Amino acid sequence: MAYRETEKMRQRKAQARQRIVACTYECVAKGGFRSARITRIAGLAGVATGTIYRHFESKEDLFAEIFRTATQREVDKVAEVLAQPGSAVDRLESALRQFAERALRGPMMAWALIAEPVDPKLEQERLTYRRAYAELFESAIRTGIDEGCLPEQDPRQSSTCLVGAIAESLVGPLSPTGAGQRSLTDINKNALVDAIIRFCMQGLTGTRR
Amino acid sequence: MAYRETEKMRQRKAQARQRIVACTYECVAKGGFRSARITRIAGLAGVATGTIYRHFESKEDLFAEIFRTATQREVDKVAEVLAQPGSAVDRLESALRQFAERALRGPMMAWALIAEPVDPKLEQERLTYRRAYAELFESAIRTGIDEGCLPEQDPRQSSTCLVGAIAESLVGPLSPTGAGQRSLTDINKNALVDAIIRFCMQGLTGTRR
DNA sequence: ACAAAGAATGAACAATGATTCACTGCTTAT
DNA sequence: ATAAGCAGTGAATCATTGTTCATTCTTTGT
Repeated sequence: MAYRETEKMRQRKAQARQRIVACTYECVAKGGFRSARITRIAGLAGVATGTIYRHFESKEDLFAEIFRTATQREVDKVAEVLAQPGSAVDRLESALRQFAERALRGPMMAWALIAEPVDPKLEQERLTYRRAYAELFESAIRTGIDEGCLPEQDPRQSSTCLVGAIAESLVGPLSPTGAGQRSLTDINKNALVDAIIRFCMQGLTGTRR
Repeated sequence: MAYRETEKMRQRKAQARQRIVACTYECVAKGGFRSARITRIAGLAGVATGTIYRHFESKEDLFAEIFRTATQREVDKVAEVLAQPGSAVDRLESALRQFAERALRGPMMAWALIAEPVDPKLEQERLTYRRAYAELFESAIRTGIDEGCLPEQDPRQSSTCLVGAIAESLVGPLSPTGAGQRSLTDINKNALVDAIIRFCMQGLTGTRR
């Protein structure tokens, strides 16, 4: 024998991989998946295009990983808020707010994750993650019903509606603004988030606020 | 002179165009936009691929026309229901029901229009039509507020939530089912539609039902 | 019948990027 | 120092479809 993978090499490879991931993330956060060409990513990461294929089966695979990582981060944030103490209604409201506010804070990435036209395989990931959000909400809704602070309803269905309502409401504001268009002011953002939440909470509680 | 376009020719051309449109529609209704290749469409319509380009600038243009036609049909149906006599609340409920039921009746086309991954230009059309639905709802909501049967709210925002909630709820059920998966029974469809409507109407009215 | 003007044809072409792979050059163990 | 084995390279290749356009076929008016 002559060459065997050593810890040092393993780390160096891991680093390269990490750099590729980070640069892809950066590309996507700046211009969406469309703008993240393999050549561009390779350039940013300081590796050859071929090297990317030593770390990922295909571009789809790389993108899927970025998509999962980025979305999981958001899902976790929502889960975190839902895990706080308090009534289910309050927790749901905070979670929705968290979702919307974070999206508006990183609009291009949020747009890429929520609404950018992507290839079918990524779209599949997107569906998976929309389900993930819905399931978080669903479980909180169940708790709310048990606690008696939410009326009887189909929690699965209600949670899906929440995800849809919030996503749809964000699509417009998140869409990459053409040159010259200015984005929302903080005041408008707050009004938007409040209106979304109002509708969603009414939908859940059947109670005016 | 020797040749001049005559009525007969004009009609023949119009017929060819119509045939192309119809075949594209058929393709999309059967397998989504993805499956509608120019060669396939030309084959079905009994013309050469080049002929399609005598009637349409580009594939995008052809698709855009199909998209608009198909969606406009749905928008009109919703508008029709909203134009019936009755309270705004009742009319909105009927309109939502109409939207969902029609989608479930032609699932593949509905999926193509609502959720299939498409090129950016078509996605643009999609946004336009989502706005069209939202505007119909918006105006009904305004009426409802004036009539006093809906509480004060941001009609624009509420209408967007309606569109999002209903679209999201349909994505799952409409998604092309892999081999072996059976689709919803009529009973399930009804339950689905009822649950969607319940959430939406509560969101609008803030009143339990 | 003939020529002019269009319409139709479909094989060849173009464009876009992802992916490959023969080669170069490090790392490692002896 | 040496050789085996792997990581890195990036120009060339591939693959997929939409689009073009030189050519052929039809229609029309004289």
